[in-house]
Amino acid sequence: MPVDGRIPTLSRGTTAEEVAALLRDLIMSGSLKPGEQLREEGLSAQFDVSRRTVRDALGLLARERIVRHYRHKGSRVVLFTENDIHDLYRVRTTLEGSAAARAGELSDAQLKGLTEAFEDLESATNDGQAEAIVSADLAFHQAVVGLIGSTRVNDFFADIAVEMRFALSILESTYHESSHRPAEALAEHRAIWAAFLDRDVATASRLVQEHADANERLLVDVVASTAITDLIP
Amino acid sequence: MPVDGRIPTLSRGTTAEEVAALLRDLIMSGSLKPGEQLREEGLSAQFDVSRRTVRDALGLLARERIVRHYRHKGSRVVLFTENDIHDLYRVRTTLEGSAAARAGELSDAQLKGLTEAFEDLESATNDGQAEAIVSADLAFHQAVVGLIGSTRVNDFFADIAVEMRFALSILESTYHESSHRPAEALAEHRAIWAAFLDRDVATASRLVQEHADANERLLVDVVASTAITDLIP
DNA sequence: TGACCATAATTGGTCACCAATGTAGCAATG
DNA sequence: CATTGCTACATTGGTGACCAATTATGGTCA
Repeated sequence: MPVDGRIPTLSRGTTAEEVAALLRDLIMSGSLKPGEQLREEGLSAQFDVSRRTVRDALGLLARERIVRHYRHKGSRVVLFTENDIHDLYRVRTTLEGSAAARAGELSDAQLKGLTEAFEDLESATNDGQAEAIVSADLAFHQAVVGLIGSTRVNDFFADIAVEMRFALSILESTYHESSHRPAEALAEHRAIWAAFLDRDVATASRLVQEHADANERLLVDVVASTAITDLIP
Repeated sequence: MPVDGRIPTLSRGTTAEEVAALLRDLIMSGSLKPGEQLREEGLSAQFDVSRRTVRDALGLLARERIVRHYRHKGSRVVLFTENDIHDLYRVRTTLEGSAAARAGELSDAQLKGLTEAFEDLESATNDGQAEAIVSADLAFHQAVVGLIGSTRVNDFFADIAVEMRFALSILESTYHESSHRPAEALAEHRAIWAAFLDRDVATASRLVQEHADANERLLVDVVASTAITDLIP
């Protein structure tokens, strides 16, 4: 009987989506650790929501690949493997590479979105809030992929971005403040942005590849040393 | 009370997945027409399955974008718009273009999968079964995208392929046998296959683009003349 | 006609229940 | 001693009945 906090007629989206959002935050913040089992009964009590609704929420997170579901064994927070990191970055280089290949044919209107994303990243970096920087970073990359101009690709990459953020949140919580060098990162992003503004296909292609490779190496090192394996047969 | 046809302990996957598969077939075969409403109650009775389970199945199809869900208004079979077709083919050219760009670095093992897919398409074309040809055609393109080597991209494109098949099934049922020219199509696929075998990046890139453009034009003509709009606010 | 209101239809969500499956512990057996 | 087999338990899969929320419908009245 959900009677408390939720404002009935003001809630956007279904309750399952709200519960999913709550769980997503708990996972991102590290309150729920990778590999941890998510029992429907407990969550149902914790969120004051039916077990059935919790299951729907877990289903939503499962398609985002944030949790993994095993039949009759329940759901757990995913454990990233080295392969996952490689795969995520392969997706990113694939899509950003395609965007770069189109750099020559982009309209000013399209590039405006990229410019806004870069400026957001710039001010976030100046403010120095770690989480805001990560958000703006991912938003910039979503803007790059957005240049492809496909809603399906955008939706796909939105899910990928969530996964990447999750991977990054593990990195943060494991090696505190170890990895991100906001200043260098901003410079790299500025160079990418400039290459797109110049409609310089070759430079844009090279830079997105290099930028992705550098970040991938950082993550792989951490994941390889922490997560053992994903095998829970 | 599901007591009938399903063999209890042998059933792969959940009941919701089975119901989703059934519905998918009904939609593909044209028994359920684009825009048609799917009432949970009726389907529940029809498949001898709980309404709740039907809802899960509809949720699955909704993520495949085969049905569309409107809050408190129910689910309907999607109506493709011209934009959808453009978007689907933009996804395809994007991913196949990326695969082509890698043509130079492909291993023999990777190309083996492509060769098998082409040979399947060849024999299906010789057999002349329309549906089998469409399947093999899509499988070939999935093999091309598979050369990128990302499971996430593969999963994404698998959904895209389902959408394309749905779009093609509408084409079939509208203009009977109008569009597909199996012989020409086979020749085009052979050329693409050969370009990958030769690791000829330029030719592969050009051919996948041309092949996609040609098919896109066919579909757009039909969709533009049938589907009015998707606006059911 | 057009605004308004009662009513029906449909989905959103909960609850209590049982079935199916997996897990852990413990005994019996070789 | 390791392995098998059994039993009890925990968790998920699925159902059906139910009520709430939202939308659609149809009629009344100005």
